Amino acid sequence: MKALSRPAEELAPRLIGCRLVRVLEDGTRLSGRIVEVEAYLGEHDRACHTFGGRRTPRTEAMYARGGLAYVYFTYGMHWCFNVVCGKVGEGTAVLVRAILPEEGVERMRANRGTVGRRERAERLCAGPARLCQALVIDGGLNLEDLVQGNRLFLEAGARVPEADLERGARIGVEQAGAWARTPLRWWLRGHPSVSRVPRE
DNA sequence: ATGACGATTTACT
DNA sequence: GTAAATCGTCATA
Repeated sequence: MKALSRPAEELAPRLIGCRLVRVLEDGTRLSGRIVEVEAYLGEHDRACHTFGGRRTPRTEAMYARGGLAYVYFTYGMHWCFNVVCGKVGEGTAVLVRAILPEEGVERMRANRGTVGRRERAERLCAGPARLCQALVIDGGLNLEDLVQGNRLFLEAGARVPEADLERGARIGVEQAGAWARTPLRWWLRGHPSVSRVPRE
């Protein structure tokens, strides 16, 4: 996996189809195919954590070099995982919103606390916080090197034809005015692991 | 020190 | 469809 330093708008659609791999302390391998992402463009993007050049302990990771992880905590209970991209200091990243689980499905169910409920595999990682819960991604993986690292990394996947992608507004950024409507979300058309599908 | 607010999820009416 | 959960982060003072 190289070329993670490209602009977020370019990287985001290319990440779809890539495999995200998490290796736990005990060696267990959890993985899945990325099916949904969102691009956050930096200081001019009102919906972005680095809007206005905001530099705080939390956002510092977004200014790092492409290919590192930006993991942040929100709503008092959820973690979200991003791939930092662009040039150093740009403050851009791609939020990974959903993956199709491949390896370690039972362990993911356990992590999600849905063993008894038998939550269907396709929905275990259908959402940015679900994905982090299932893969045990938390602040300890902030700034992890997604290319050289061995706890959390990306693997190239089969090319996904542009025609198989859909594009639309990002989720949960209603307060961002025009930026809320800018189509910076990409997902695999009709895929069962996508977090939400827009109404007709 | 304080208060408002989340790049969400879940349960419930 | 609506509401609650839950607390770190950040702006303000």
